[in-house]
Order: sequence, then C-alpha cells, then structure tokens
Amino acid sequence: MTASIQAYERLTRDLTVGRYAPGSRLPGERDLAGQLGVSRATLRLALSRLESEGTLQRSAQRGWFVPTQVLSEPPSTLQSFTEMARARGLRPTARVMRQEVRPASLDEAAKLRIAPAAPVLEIDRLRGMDGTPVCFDVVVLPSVHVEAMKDADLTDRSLYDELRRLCGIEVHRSAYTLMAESADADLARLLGITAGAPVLVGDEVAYTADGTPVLIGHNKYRGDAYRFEADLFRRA
Amino acid sequence: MTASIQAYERLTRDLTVGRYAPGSRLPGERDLAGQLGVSRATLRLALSRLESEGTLQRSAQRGWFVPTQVLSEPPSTLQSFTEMARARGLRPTARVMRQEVRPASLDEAAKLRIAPAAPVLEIDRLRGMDGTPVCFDVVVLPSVHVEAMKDADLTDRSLYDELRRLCGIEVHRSAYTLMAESADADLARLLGITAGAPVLVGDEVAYTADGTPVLIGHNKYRGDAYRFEADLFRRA
DNA sequence: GCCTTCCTATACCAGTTAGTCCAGTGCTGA
DNA sequence: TCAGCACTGGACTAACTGGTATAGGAAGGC
Repeated sequence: MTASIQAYERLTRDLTVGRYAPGSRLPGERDLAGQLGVSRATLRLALSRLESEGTLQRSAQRGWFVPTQVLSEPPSTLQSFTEMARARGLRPTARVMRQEVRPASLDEAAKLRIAPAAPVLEIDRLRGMDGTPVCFDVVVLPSVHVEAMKDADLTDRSLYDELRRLCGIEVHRSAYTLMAESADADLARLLGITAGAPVLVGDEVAYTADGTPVLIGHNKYRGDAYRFEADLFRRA
Repeated sequence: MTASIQAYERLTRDLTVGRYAPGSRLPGERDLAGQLGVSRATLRLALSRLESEGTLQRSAQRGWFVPTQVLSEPPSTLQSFTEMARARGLRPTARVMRQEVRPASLDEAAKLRIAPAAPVLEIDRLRGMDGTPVCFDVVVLPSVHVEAMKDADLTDRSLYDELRRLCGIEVHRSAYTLMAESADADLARLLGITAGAPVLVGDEVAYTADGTPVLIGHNKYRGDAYRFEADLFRRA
C-alpha cells in the first residue's frame, strides 16, 4: 500500500464521516500533509484523485473545498443535438434521408431574408441517441451556403460543426418555438411510436452574432424521449 | 481558473441577465464580496476589468453603477401567464380549484431547499384566455410564504403580482423544462379537449435574484392553444 | 551496477485573503 | 444651516494559498 493511496483513503473516510462540512475549506496543503504524515507532493496526488472523482473541488491560491450538494444550475444556452447527447454520455446518430436544393417558400424566404424561390438546401435527418430514434429534423439553409453544404456528409455529424468548418459560420442566437402535437402515421413510423402519440415540435430560426439568419430548423421529438430545458430571466 | 476570473464571469452573467437594472447601484464591495464568496481585493480585480470594458462605471465613495444604455439583450425573458395573455390582447382568467397547506414531498423539499414534510402551499388553478381554458396550473410555495399567501384570492390574478405585493418577493430566474404528453381523462375534461390529445407540460423552479427558490410550477397547456417561445444563446 | 518508481524536502511564484487606515459622500437630527 | 456619523471606494500590508520545479533518498526489478 503506497503512501498516496493511504492518504486518499484517509481523506475519503474523513469526508464521508463529515469531518469537513460541505462548502468548507480544507486546511492548507502544508498543514494537511503534516496531519496525515505525508509529504505535500504525495498529498497532492491524493487530492487530485479526489478531485477527479468529484469528492473535492480545488480553487487555485485559495484552497480545497468540499462540494455543496446544491444541484448545478443548467445554464440557458443553446445546445446542438450532438452536444446534448454527449453531455448525457450518449452517442448521437444522424441518418440523412433527404438533402436537396429547392426553391424557398414564401415563409422561408421571409425568415431567412432572401428572395422568394431563391435556392435553399433542405436536409432531413432522423436523429437518435445510442441508436434509438428520438427526433426527425428538417433544416433549411439559405442560398449563400448551398454550394458549401450541398454535398456535405452529415451522417452522424453535428450540423453546427459542419457549418463552422465549411462556411466559417458560428450560430450565436436561436429563436425557438415549442409546441405539442400528435404524431401522424409517417412520423410515428420513423420514430417508432404509435400514431397519435405526443411529439414535441420545435421551430427554430438561428442567427449569427451580427443578426444574419443562418438556418431554419423544424424538429419533431418523441414526447417520451426528450425534454427541453432553459433558464428564463425576468426583465428588470 | 482563478477566483477573480470566476467573479468576473459571475458578474458578467448577472449583468447581462438583468439582475442589476441599468442605472442602479451595485451592493457595496464588502457585501458583494461576501455574496460571491471572494475577498474584497479579488472582487476589485473583477470590477476593474468590468469597468475597463465599459460594463460597469465606478464612482469613488459612492459605489459601482450599471450604465444606463442597455448592455446586451438578455436571454429568453420570463413572462407570467397574465403578462403573456395581455401581450396578445386577451383577458387572462384563473379559476382556483384548490388552495391548501400540506407537507412537502421529498422532491419538492429538495427543489425548494426546505425540510421534507415541511408545510407547503399548493395552489391548483385552471387558467384561460378570454374564457377559453388553456392551462392547468399547479404551484407549490415553500413554508416561508405559506402564511402570507394561504388566504390570498388568486382568482383572475397574477401569482407573480401577489407574491410581490404580499411577500415582497420578486421572481428573477426560472429553470424551465418542457415536454409533450398525452392528456388523461381528467385533464382532457378540464381543458375541453379529447383524452389522449397532446399537451405541453412545463415544469418550473423559480428563484429570486439571490438564488433562493420561490416556487415550483407545473403547467399543462393545451397543445393546440399554446406555444412556448424563447431566445437561446450559444455559449461563447 | 543500473534503472525505474515512489516518496520526501525545499524553494520560489503569482493569486488570494484578512486586515487597517484614509478621505469623500450623503443622510439625519439638532 | 451645520455638525455628526455611517457608509463608500481607494490604497496598502503581511500572511497564506495552491502551482510548479528541482534535487535527493529508498526500495525493488533486471
């Protein structure tokens, strides 16, 4: 049994036993090393291990702290499907079902601020997590990005990543609308649910930092497999 | 990550999110340092950085002020049902169906950060616009507000308004979760829809500016009569 | 003998803390 | 009108913190 493992186990015991209260600061590394009878370098090995498993939190030049069990606040940020899946430890998948250039509808032209019937690229994808289909995803890109994206392979890839890589475009803001609907027969078959089952429908217009529309999104999520989370703030 | 940078980011977030109104004075450096869990010297590093980029203005011997010109558009804003209806030119209604004190469940106690089985006030309301039922709304308030609110008349009134009037409480942030479900028979009858029709279910925990939980909300909206809109921002 | 691995000991650095003292501001009450 | 006073940011200090780099000792395998 090495000294660093002994120090680790001793600290683990002290922490589980409540010797150091949640939120409190541990004694300095020099003191702690003395108390445990090991050198500072050895103690730091043990502390790093405790940090990596979340038992302790380090704060440079301030000390080591016992985490408070306060649930973390989910920030109100825009996460792509890919990022969301990865944050949950799941593998995001995407099967491209359609990828073609067509004229923009009036509504799309208005949202993207382009001319009606100007060419747009529509990409339909069935998205899943760990293989289970979760969402049917339609994206419409304006003419300026058609050339760069019309032959891009978006299978199992993040659209946001490809937009950045191929067009140098960074999505900054997204106007999102959510509603609940019933699945029709086609959608039900794609998502593996029964017709009439509830789906969460998200309509999105994404913009760059300077306010240029980048894409229109239309997502239909399985009601039982997806929830939407956001932080809302009240205007002062 | 140094403590001063953490303090800087926390303040930036609070400012963009509207925690401190434009033109208002921040708490004194000593108070603010305490709130952020950082020493005054470290806080002043963060404040100086915010001043150099124009986010804050200092006034010696008086305090730190938020510039009057708006800094940036805040993320998705929180609108009460009442405000939302009025913004659409509709008359908000609310029929109180239940208003009683009961012990908190384990889950509620955790979310409200109170003791399990501590008394909470549950208020069930059927909310409508121009008389048409749109939403079944359950709110749970923690023990501290039970006395002030337990006999309040919330018929056709905004809960947020009454909280401000009777408890001096201002809701600042709300963590919102949305999902799609099917209406069961009871809910369908209340909302005047058929059983199995899609409903948009919102779960909410609302907080004051200092992070104290104020209420838990559980709202079930008619899928065909309500959409949820938000602006989401991508983390820089 | 020679290498690796683990540990100890020491020193220095930059960031942080707690504390003190100061002068200016703004309110209150005589 | 003015004195008193609580509070503010401004400035500074001494002590302490983790982060990092260095050198050396002890044990074990080859």
